[in-house]
Amino acid sequence: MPSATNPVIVQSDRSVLLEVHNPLYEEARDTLAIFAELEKSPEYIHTYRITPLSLWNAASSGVSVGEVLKALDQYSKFPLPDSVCTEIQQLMGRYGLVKLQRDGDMLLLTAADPVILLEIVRHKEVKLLLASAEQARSKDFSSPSLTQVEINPEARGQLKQLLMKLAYPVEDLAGYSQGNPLSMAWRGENPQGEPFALRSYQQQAVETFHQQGSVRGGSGVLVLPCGAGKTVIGMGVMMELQCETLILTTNNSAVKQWLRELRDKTTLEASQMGEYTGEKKEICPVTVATYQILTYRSKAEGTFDHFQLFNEKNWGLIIYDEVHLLPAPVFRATSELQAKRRLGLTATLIREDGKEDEVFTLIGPKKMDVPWKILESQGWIATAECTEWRISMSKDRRMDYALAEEKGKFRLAAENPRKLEKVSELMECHKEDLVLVIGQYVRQLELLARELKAPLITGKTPQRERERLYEEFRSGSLHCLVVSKVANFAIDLPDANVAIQVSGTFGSRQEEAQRLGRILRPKQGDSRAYFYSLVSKDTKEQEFAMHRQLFLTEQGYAYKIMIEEDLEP
DNA sequence: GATAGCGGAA
DNA sequence: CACAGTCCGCTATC
Repeated sequence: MPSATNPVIVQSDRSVLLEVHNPLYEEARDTLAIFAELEKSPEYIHTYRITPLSLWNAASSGVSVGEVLKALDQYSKFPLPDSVCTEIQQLMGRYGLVKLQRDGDMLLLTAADPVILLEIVRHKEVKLLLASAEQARSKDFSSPSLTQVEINPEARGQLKQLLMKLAYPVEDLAGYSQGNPLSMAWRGENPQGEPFALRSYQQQAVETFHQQGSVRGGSGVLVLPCGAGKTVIGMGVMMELQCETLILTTNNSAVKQWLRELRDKTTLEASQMGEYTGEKKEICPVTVATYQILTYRSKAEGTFDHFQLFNEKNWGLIIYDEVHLLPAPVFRATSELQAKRRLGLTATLIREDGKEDEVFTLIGPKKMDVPWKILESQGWIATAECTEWRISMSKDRRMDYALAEEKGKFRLAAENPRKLEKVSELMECHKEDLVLVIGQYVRQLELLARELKAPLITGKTPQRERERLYEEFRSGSLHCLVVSKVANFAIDLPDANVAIQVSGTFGSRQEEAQRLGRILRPKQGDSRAYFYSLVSKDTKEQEFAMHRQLFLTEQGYAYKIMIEEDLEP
């Protein structure tokens, strides 16, 4: 029931305001995260927005309209605006109004309400996707009782995309091809020879993906924090399906990592697993490839030479690792592969290019979203303390900043030399810890590394050198590493428990989450991690920093804001 | 036959 | 917004 002491205000434009300093804040935040997206998170009032996609995501993971309305009502100060209730009902009600089903070889688009089907089928672009042109011209389309039409099976993905645009998110129940069978099992892991055991949430993820037999389950996206063991979940799904599998990842070290894990944890033999990369072009019952090789175009022809990998074998499952990074050309391939089971894995289903709805459509609906704080409370990831330090700039720099062109301002603020003093200070506080200093501009990092007398790793650092430094860091003989954006990709970067971010990509929530993830693997004893973000006070960088933090704020991480005293007022 | 180094791409 | 990193495939080198 609405009450003045509640923390939430729901406005008629579908924005939702949440009071941070309210005793019910945390409860309300965790509830809102299920069906709304955090837009702004300044000190006192956070702004969420209820969007069609956020509602459909909730609907597809089984949340009902009633539950959403009840939650809003429960935390709201005032009675909900009627218009918002109506809109939520309307929008969520649209999920699954149309379904894709199979009848023998036929792919059918069905709707309980003939009027809806009529509206859809009359659409110019939809007409092109119908099974036959003849059908498209047929008078049946004005029939008041039409509840199904036959669709060209090839167009399954395209149709889903189109229907999403028309705000009819379709529920795809057309099922999947089984793929070639491949038998595999977990390998005995411990000395007692007991089989490898999934953690409870991992087991739950596998089951959720697989839910309700073969029709409803079988494709979708699982969202899990960094360090939650996504490869293990992928393997868990493979165990369920027992079929030939294609795994797509972002880079070569991830390819190696998958193969290593498969070797260690499953009974698959070496000859059954292979990599398809720039180095080797193996095609095996389980093949691990990079996205880049798929998007490679020959210079002369401009053709995608490696797309045929999708058809090389009768894959029963395709795993998209870090699915939020799925490149646009692979979208197209994926839209043609709707008959294959697809598993997307990611820590943040956020793309700064706004194409997350395409991931949602073409890979599958979000099946599960494990909140970071839940894993923290279960001890799978470390407790982190996040601090944003706002650093002033020198008088001269402030002058430069004021005079700089709009696009140069960000860099000027980011490279504020005064950040160095703060980094040194923080290092003093963390003498016993393993510290990563992470930044985006190599010049700035070179300067920092020199002053801190710490080694620097950038993209130019040879692989050998990197491994040597990683090893020293791991053994503890080295306690500070300065790293550039390599930290965003390198999965072999050792764990630390302190990260100091001195600059980052404009407003990337993804990157912020990744960087926090670097320090969340629990250590022995006191499992605390510290994340510091250094930004120049009263600059564009400060605004971007706020945007970067949104995803983690949504996950319940509270940034403590510290403001450095002005040295020259 | 392996591998290091380079340019272009997304 | 642009910077940085990565990958692929090619060529040179032993």
